Amino acid sequence: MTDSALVWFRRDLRDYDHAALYHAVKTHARVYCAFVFDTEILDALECRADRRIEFIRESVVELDGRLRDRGGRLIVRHGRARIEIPRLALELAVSAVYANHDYEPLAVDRDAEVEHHLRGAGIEFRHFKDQVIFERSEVLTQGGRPFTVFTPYRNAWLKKLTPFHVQSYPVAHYAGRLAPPPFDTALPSLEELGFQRTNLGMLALPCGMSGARILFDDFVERIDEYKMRRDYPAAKGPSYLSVHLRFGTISPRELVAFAIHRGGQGADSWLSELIWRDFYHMILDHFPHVVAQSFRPEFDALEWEDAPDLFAAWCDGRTGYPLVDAAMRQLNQTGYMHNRLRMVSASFLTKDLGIDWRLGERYFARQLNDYDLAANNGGWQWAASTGCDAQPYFRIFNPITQSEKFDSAGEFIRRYVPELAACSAKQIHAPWRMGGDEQHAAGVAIGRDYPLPIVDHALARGRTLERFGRIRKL
DNA sequence: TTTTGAGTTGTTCGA
DNA sequence: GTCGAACAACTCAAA
Repeated sequence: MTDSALVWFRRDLRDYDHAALYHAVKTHARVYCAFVFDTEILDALECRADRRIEFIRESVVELDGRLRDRGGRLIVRHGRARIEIPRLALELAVSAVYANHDYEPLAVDRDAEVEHHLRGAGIEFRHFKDQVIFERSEVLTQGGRPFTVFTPYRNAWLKKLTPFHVQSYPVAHYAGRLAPPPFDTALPSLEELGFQRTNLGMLALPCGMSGARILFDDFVERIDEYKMRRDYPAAKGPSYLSVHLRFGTISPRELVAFAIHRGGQGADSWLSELIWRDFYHMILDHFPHVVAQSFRPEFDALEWEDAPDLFAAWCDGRTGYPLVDAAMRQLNQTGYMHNRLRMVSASFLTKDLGIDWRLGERYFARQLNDYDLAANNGGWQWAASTGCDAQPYFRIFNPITQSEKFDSAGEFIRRYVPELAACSAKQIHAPWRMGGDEQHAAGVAIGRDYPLPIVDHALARGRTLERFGRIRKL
């Protein structure tokens, strides 16, 4: 065991409970670590001020520090990963490259090419399950097919789970194995990567493994209230760990193990959310067509509206529906949107404005710090009724009812739509219903200081039922 | 093969 | 205001 290996970090920016790193140090005498700021991904980003690049960079800095503490270093490259990784592997004369599975179609294609290059040079490419508990075909129906409905999938997932599946990969083997590269390596600055600073530092979003730890420790104190609070955007209900799960700065096994061990309604409800994560990754893996098309092909025939002005109003948070606007402004200002509001705003775009879910999905992909293709796509198709939902005809949200139910005091709305701050809790959900005197008292003129609703919900609902009715008769 | 129960997060209507 | 049923009406997964 004198040979060396390279561990390629991607969406797993941590130095503990890491499948690829564990297997590498167990097998090889010398282990190098690398991360590539992939220009294929970076160049496709529309905005040069992107919170995620900053988040990744901060997390990479911390990861490098932790690896140094263990005798290693993180080699950071800026270029095309397809080229950089095989090149680095040759330069370091390793016998194998280790990485964790990535299920996104572009990543699958990239990894296949990297593997091909490496094989040609006599270098092995070994990859492991890491970011989910069960992947690919590990959880199947009795008929041997992938589940397409969540609840039976969840039941089968829970039935299959053993302590073994959430066991942490130990770090004991690291000792003396991690090695710095035999050349100088420096971390590119944000500017060198071609990006500008964002407001990330101003947001309460701690980065890296240490940031994940802070959020997790805080959530542990609140988890018993999770089920109760999770639907109310003004409350501190969620774990806020999505971005850390996205970039692997926390271990999914650790979270699942904790939820199981903790038990109770809060932890069970949160565990379900973690199972949704596995579910949508499995769906993407088995049905990659969902990236560009409806999960159910018959819904590709839906005739969506071409309405760029309405779409722009939705993006900017000026639809005239306060909860929708508050949600979109939260997204634009912070890169985060509460889960309940993701459903409300997605339902509004697809069912009230009749706009193709793909446009909304793309906008979320641009804005969300925790953007994950599998989960975002699954969520949008669910909201648009084109996806894995057993009861799609039930899903037309009433933006006013949702507002009254989940932000009854208007607390969340006031936070992001200050124009309406002085409206009463009763009127804030549909401010256009205020009379002239009431508007005057609230210090807002609807139609001037805050927009009138851009569509009538009742009419839009009718149009949506017709839109879906048309394809049913085909 | 046929049957049966159930389906993340809803809305509306009428008593 | 509250409650239950109906709703636009179907598919999945297991028995």
